[in-house]
Amino acid sequence: MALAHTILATLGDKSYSGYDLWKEFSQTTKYYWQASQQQIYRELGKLEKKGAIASEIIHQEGRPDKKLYRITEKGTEILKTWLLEPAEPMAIREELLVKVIAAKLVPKSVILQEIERHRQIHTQQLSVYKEIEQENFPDPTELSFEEKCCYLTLRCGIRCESSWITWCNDAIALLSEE
Amino acid sequence: MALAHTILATLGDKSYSGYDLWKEFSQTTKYYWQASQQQIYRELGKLEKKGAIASEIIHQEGRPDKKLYRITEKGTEILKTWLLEPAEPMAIREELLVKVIAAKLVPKSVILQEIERHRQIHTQQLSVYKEIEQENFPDPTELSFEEKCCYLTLRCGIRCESSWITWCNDAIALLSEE
DNA sequence: AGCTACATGTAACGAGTTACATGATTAT
DNA sequence: ATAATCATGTAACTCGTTACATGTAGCT
Repeated sequence: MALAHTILATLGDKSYSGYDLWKEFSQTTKYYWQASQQQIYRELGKLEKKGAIASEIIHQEGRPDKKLYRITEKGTEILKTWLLEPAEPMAIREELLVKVIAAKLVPKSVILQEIERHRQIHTQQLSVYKEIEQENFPDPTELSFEEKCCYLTLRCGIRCESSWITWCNDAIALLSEE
Repeated sequence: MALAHTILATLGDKSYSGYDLWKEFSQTTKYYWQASQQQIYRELGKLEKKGAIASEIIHQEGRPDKKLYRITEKGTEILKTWLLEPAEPMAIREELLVKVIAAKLVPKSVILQEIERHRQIHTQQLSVYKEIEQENFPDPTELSFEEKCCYLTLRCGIRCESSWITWCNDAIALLSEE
């Protein structure tokens, strides 16, 4: 149910169209909650139906009309109630590890190259995050409470990528032996 | 599609009933691929229908009959083909971070307590993993290729939990300031 | 008498993915 | 010309969760 809550949290700051939300999710929100354009549109429909958000059609010149969504009081209440409930750590489902478990069926080089590919992907992502960190959060102690919260989600992304890079390095070293 | 492949990989070593597979998933496989009993039974049905696995009914005394599944040649081919395809890193969807983003709506103590709860959960899980590591993998360099692969999934679990604990500590420190 | 383990499923629903569908404007 | 961006959706399908359904054996 957390996609609905992620959208409500995002709409707490300002109004978004479905398209704007999707861009926001593609850039920033994906560090902690990935969603496709189709999922976002569907969820917006459901949220509007139950009165958690309201929309207004904005006519634009030279561009298609857009539906601007804002959170309602009811939506804010739904979000607050959810915040008070405990959340469990999310389920882990990592394809690369399934491949590692089945690795003996293919030549060793296949799995080593796949791990190397992942190492590169995570290294690339880490450098993107570190750039964002330097640009937007040069001094974490100077941040407001809200900014600190935002910074923490980025820090989680950084930790996660760093952890993967270390694992890939260890894995390549261990499997390359002998 | 990776649940099917995880089941095929597990059946590569020996035969399992649906119930046995579920126990295996609950104990070991959950480090890298979480699945419920219902999902496993459904997937077994699908895999048998397409000929990737075959079953045999075992009559037992004093216990219900069970269906023992084994992987077929076709199933092994499906698994090999999948191993040769590249896999992308999995999507991140972490409720705790959504709560952090929306934290300003509730008293600060709510989010601090929630992070503390997660810190405890991850600390507990880490100690379970470390015990398994000491018991089953005291000397990683002495392991066979297959055992190394198995060990690497455990290492990933250990890294992941450690990384979360560090993040929780940092988050509590940063949000407690002032 | 009640709980846990063994053993297999069906049904309904919610969430995530992929493909299809439309159409204008702006940049190369 | 054609690709990218803006903008919103429907439809079909697969995957994940929750509830329901049934029944035996062994332990406390």
